[in-house]
Amino acid sequence: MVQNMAARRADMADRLGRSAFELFAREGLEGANLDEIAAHAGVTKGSLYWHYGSRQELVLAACNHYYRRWQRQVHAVLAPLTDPMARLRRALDFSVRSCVADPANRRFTTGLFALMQSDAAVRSSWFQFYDTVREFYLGLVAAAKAAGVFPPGDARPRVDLMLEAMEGLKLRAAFEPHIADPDEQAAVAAGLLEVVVGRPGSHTVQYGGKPAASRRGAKGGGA
Amino acid sequence: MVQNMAARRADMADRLGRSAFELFAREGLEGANLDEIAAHAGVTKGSLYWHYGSRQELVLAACNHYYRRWQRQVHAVLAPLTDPMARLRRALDFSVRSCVADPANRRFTTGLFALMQSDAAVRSSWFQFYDTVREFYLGLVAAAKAAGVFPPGDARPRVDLMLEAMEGLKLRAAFEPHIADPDEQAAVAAGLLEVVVGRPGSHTVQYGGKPAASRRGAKGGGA
DNA sequence: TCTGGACCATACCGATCGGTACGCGGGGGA
DNA sequence: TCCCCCGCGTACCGATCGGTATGGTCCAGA
Repeated sequence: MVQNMAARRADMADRLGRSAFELFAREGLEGANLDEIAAHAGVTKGSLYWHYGSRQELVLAACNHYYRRWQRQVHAVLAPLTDPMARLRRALDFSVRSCVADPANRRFTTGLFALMQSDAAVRSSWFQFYDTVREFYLGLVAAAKAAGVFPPGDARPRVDLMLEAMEGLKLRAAFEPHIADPDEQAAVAAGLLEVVVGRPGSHTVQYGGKPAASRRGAKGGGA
Repeated sequence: MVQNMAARRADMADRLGRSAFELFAREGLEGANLDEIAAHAGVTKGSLYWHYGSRQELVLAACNHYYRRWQRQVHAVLAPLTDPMARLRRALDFSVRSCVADPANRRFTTGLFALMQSDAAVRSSWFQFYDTVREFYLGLVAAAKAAGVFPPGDARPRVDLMLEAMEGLKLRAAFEPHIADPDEQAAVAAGLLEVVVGRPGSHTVQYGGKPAASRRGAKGGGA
């Protein structure tokens, strides 16, 4: 019974964190207030301030919810795949789609980046998440390398560059919505793959029979 | 005298726009209020609402100030250079430095990106600026191409990718400040240059003291 | 000199919102 | 059965801030 109480307590705290994330993602970090967050979780502000001491704590809880959701989603997306290069492609496709075709994701993360500039707690929270994402992609690249793909040089700056481009892509998707078109998404994902593992043909690659329907490969400039 | 009045009017409007940009860059778009913006310009809110009809108009004025300032700065930085490749390198260095070593720049732009998600006027304003920046870099790449550098494929997606990485770099600099170190800045700029014009040695290049083995010879750019 | 309007200061309003004080019900332990 | 405290609701406070109403001042033109 005592663990039942503890479970109910943790459950409500989690519900409040999820509610905060959903409303922050829908109305922005500055747009959603604590009353509607509590109402969206089925309680009132009294309960909210019982579980969280301040608004900032709730923001960090929403961040943790976002991080865990990302890990669950990317794990679910990669679960049925075993080929390292296919897993890398799929991960990039998923990330690109999340960035360009999910306005809620954009609203939440852009609000976080704005808050991050003057909030050290949010900064370090996001930094830990970014580090896990980077290590995740480094693992994918290492697996691809072990499977016969040989990207030149060190993988870490390439993954960093790819992740920077991914975040910049998320920003650009806000004012150039045409990059959410499926073919544009594929082209962008191909470009990011190229950033990570190098240009196809410039070194030994083995990945899939898919001829990469990217217009980037048109190469009509010289010939 | 009538143009004197008009000049004074435009001058005060510009002072207010500049004051808004400075305080938005110092305290964030949500952190600065209209009273201190007016006080920083030497007037009060009554004058502010005479020149601008709402807070959003003032934000757009601050944006225009930011855009013009960027163009002035980049023009001043590139003015003494004539070699196309050196101009491209210098532009990238300047942009990277602005992104990673200028917290005020980061605060302003991140606030803009957050606001952009729910403000169409800010979106289109930034889109126009982004387009001018893209065309500017496309011009630099075209000049380099005419001078003997042959990046593979179309330059436009490469410039887009570079600008996306630049914005992502700005975000990352907030929570990984070590990339503001001079050597890291140089490495990042080199990576962005590689994104735009390709890897040195993988095609014909002529820039600064790095004599690449030209395999395909001088194949005149557009001719 | 008179007048009107541009320009700006002052004072104020009202809505919003984070945070707090306090009361209450209900479940678990003695 | 009694009591205690956890979890939560209700009501409220106070500060902030965008926006407005109003009046004053100075200059240009008639």
